[in-house]
Amino acid sequence: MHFPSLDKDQRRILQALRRLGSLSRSALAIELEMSATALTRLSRDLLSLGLIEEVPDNGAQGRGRPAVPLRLAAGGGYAVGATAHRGMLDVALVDFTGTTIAAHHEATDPLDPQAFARRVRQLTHMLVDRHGLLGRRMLGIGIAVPGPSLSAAGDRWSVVDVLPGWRDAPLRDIFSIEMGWPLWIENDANAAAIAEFYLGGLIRDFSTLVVLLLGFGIGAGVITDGRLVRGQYGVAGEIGCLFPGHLPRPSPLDLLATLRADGCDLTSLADIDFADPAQTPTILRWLDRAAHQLETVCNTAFAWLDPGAIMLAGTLPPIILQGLADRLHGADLVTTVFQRRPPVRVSALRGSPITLGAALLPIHALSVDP
Amino acid sequence: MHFPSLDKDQRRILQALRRLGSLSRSALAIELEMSATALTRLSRDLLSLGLIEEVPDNGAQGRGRPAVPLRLAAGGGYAVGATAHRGMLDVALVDFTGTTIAAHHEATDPLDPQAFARRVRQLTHMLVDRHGLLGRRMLGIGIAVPGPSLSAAGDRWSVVDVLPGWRDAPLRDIFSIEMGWPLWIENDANAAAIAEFYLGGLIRDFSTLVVLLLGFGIGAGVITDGRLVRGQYGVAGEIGCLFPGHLPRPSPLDLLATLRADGCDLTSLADIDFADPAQTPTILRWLDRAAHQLETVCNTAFAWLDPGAIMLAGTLPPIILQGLADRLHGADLVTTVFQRRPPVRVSALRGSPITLGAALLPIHALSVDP
DNA sequence: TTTTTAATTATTGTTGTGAAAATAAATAAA
DNA sequence: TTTATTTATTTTCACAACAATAATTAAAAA
Repeated sequence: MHFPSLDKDQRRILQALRRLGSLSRSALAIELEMSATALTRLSRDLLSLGLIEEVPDNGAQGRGRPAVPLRLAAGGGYAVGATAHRGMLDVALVDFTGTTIAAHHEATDPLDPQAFARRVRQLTHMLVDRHGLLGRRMLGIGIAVPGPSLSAAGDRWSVVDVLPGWRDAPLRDIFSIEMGWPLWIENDANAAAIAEFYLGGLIRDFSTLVVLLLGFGIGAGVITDGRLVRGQYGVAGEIGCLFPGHLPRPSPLDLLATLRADGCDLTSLADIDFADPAQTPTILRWLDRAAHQLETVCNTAFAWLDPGAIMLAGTLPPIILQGLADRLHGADLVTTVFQRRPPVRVSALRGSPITLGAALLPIHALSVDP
Repeated sequence: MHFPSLDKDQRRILQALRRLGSLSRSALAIELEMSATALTRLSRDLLSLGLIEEVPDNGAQGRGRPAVPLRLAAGGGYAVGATAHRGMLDVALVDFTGTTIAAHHEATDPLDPQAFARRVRQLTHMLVDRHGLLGRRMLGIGIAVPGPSLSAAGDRWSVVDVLPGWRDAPLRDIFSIEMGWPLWIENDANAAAIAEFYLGGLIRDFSTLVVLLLGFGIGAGVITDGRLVRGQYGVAGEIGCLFPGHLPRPSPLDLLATLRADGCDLTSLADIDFADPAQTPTILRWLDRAAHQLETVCNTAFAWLDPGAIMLAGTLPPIILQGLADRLHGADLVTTVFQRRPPVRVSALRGSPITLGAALLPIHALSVDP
């Protein structure tokens, strides 16, 4: 059932293409310091697996036989990502290049893990059918859960308790039984980090990055040297605990609560609107306070991890995330001692980075050695 | 000149022996999920390289042919570590198991990198001669420098400016010219982390750890999944910047300054004596303040990295480090939410963890894939 | 002696490798 | 238009590394 595991050199080719877009065989051979012979053979295998393809028409390039660039093949397979929130369910399909094939969002009653898995399977079949993927290779499914794992192995998760029947449940077993596909379970912030790394273009410039996810609470995903950092017990990046318990944390729910306290009558996060004159002053005040709180988080991230970038992601409207980033740019972050602008940016992904990252987990696993 | 690079499976055997002490071939085959055939061949190669050896006499174990445990061979080679401080020079030799063969400490005038390298070469030759290592395999030299690297490649280092002519100098080139051996340059806190990992026994239980080095300033070394974390630009773990510039940092020099301000007439760190009644009250006060400052550091380390342990190391007397650890145990650290005692411990290494860690760098490089 | 467990050796087949030669497809020059 | 040149890619080939299986040897206890 599992995809035939790839050679180290084959992984290197795939990662080079993911990083650099498209390269000819000879350019790849130079880039990866391999012989042209080896590259021909490896690329032939990857071609016959359908994971890469030749770029059809490319103009003249000078003397000599023209190089045929290779690139990742969208037809190399598809992967599924799913996320459970309270009252919502997200499923996304991506192809082997990481491009979104389909995204589905629906409101549901709270689901226990079994019911969630069944619904995800249904939706997957529906989306596979609708997009004509039936003959294609299914690379696996990634599921992002809010909350840290209870073990380094990732069998059980300390899911936030808005999801009934999830906390401490043997999620791996439950999901495996319900869906026969290769399965990855990951923390939502880690999934978001994977999405930013591969889809946000960070893989081109950086090998180390931090994603701050302002979601239900506030969490972080960390990638160093192209690998997810999970920590000894799987709780690396659980930065919520850095905020004193008696003070509000700078999360979307906190903004909602702040707006309500100021008399705005909002029912959900979707009602937050920076352009609404009734909300603007409160939001501006909240931005100042939240940015100040995030300053410490960013500073400790820079000090401990030295990330190439810190990405802000989450369910807030982009303009509000940008407001946070702008304020952090103006703040006195420790990275400025190295004459670099604090590399704090806002996620530019279309679609939920959590669900997209979940869908990328099978692809990530194909590309990184264990 | 370079040691023939080892196979991935050979590295796995070495790491298993480093972690578990000694194991028979069949136990290793089970542990590493390899065939007995493969293990015979690989262990034969490692035996003939002299990197492992059979444990000579071990009592009866039951029916059947008795298993012959294998262990790392002290004779597998030796490695050199060196550190430069202001006015001091440390050199250590370790064998392939990591055991210290020799340690040398001397006071010197401030040395520029060339002079340092020359002196280290002299001392190495002297120690090699004195300990009869001439025929043995020289695995390489590791040099620990105070201060972060200026590049991920580690060619230039932003060495603290008490060392004349070091900052921004092309250290790799200078050292390579002066000493023809395989060379590793590393930040001092990272070197200390390597020493604690391999010699402090942490490798047995943990794959992720943090070492807080209270030295000239305060720095940290981070290991996740058995690899050093260097960050995008090589400055991961530079936690000095987490302390506001106008307040003292909890470093040995700060303790010295505090004692002097209280009227104790000390000339150097060596004069600090907890048992001295004139110093005790000041030291106790300093411990309370320093532990309080370190609380934040530990909390952010737990949140970002989830280390299995935080080790305190540095030039302070062990009793003072233990005082810090005791206070941190009592503090409200974020790790307690997981019902674990905060795993903050004091380094138990004999000898400078920095210099020992430097000497272990060539051995570490042999064991971890690039 | 038989049994048991550990370790090794043959044997065989697979796989990956680089070097060199061959081939392909274009441009530059005659 | 033809030929030479250049660059990219592929093929051929001889060979080393390696794994799996089965058979063999080793050293002890029963």
